[in-house]
Amino acid sequence: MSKRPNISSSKGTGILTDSLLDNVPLLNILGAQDRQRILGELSETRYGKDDFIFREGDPTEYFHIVKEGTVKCVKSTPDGKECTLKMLMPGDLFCCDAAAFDGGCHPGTAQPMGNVSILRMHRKTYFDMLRRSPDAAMEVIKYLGNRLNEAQEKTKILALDRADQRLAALLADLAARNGIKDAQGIRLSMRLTRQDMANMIGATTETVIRIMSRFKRERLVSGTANRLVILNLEKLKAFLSV
Amino acid sequence: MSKRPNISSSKGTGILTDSLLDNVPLLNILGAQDRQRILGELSETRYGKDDFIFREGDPTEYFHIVKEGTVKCVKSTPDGKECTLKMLMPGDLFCCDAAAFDGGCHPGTAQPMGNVSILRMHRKTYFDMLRRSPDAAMEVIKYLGNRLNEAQEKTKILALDRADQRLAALLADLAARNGIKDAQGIRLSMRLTRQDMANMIGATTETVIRIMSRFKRERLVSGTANRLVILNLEKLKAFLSV
DNA sequence: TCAAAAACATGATATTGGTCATGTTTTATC
DNA sequence: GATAAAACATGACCAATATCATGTTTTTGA
Repeated sequence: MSKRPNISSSKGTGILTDSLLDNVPLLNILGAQDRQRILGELSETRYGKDDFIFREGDPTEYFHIVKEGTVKCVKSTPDGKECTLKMLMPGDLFCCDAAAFDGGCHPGTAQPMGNVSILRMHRKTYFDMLRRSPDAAMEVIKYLGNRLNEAQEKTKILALDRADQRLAALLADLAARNGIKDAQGIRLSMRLTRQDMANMIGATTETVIRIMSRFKRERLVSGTANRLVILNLEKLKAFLSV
Repeated sequence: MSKRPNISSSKGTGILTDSLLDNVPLLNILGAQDRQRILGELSETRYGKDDFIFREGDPTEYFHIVKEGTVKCVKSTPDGKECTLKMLMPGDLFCCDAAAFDGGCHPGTAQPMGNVSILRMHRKTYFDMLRRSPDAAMEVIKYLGNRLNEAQEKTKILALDRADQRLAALLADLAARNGIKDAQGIRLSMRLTRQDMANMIGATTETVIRIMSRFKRERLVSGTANRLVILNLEKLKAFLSV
């Protein structure tokens, strides 16, 4: 079940200076010298679809940044039910949180949704950086605050909305974050099965399939996993509770 | 509907040095001088049950600390449905988050659950403090990380568990955080109606009443809002999914 | 202490969404 | 391009929970 990752660490090489890192505010905010030093402390690892970056219960030793690809954060129950908490995109930070402080354990699993490239830094280095640079600390506070707000909005939707509303909210959110406008509508840039969506909205795969079939009949969406298109974002948003 | 608060600001008086502030890590971590200066910048306000500390959509100007009492963070829909995201207890921080950064708006409402006393500091002062003191910044990062983990655990429960499991999880959590051991069991220290519980677990009041009736029959809990006692925490925990 | 309001309780019924079963279509892989 | 696996689809049925209605008990406040 758990394949080992394709490790291709590039610590100390020139690879990390490439343009993919230009959209990481946490790194950009550092002075030139600090930035260079920190880049030297980051190591890069590539993972594939069936790897785990870490699993629920593993010790938290590193702070991570998504460089390329999409990573999902999931929690699961002993009987195999799964819930996807968040999809992390390039530039997203993870494990900046408290679990990393007291040598605790990961509260969830981080799993690639395809080929990804992850940068990581030892917690000690990370905490050093935060202590040295008030700008970096403020950036992390800002990032965590946004994550908390997102999580609370999700809580509200789970607590108060019906499955079709939750799905509409998910699709609208993905369209805004990861949508690429094309001739027919807004195409989602990542592969996303009905199962994936079900895990994100707290419903079963069958329920999502039924709702998607309805949305398709109503010309709100089209396509399946590899090519999902939002045809009518406005009408989709009319489902939302607020 | 919205009464004005009972303002009794005590900025600059000796009141803020009282022992209630000894359990606020963010303040304790500061050096003696800084601490004194920051205490001078905090103002205290008292609110009653029907006041609002702030409401969804209000501009975020202040950072807050709960000094006394319990505050609930809620979000609501236009049609009057409500969901309680978090109960804040003495020592808890709020609005340390990103909304406060760019002069944005509060994503939810903060409402006292009885008489409370709240300290607040202007965002400018708060950000100054964080920039000056790496320890304070680390404390806030730690706090936000914990809040994020809590929120994600709540998401998982909402997404995967039945109403009786969600209620059991809530009661177990409250027993651990706010329980006072007494002869019969663990008494919860705050008033908590079936309605309050319903808003916390994403269910209706009737559903919570029915489940509580069942839990009562099974001798897991006893009492109502003003005196809620957990009689058998172990058996209650046996309901949880993990 | 008395009245009004809030909280608690329970039944009947409707709705939503889960479960299980079965079949088709699409995608991935050799 | 054949074949296996994954994803998508749909129906029948059932369980969980919402909704609505009505009544009792407890709490609050004048």
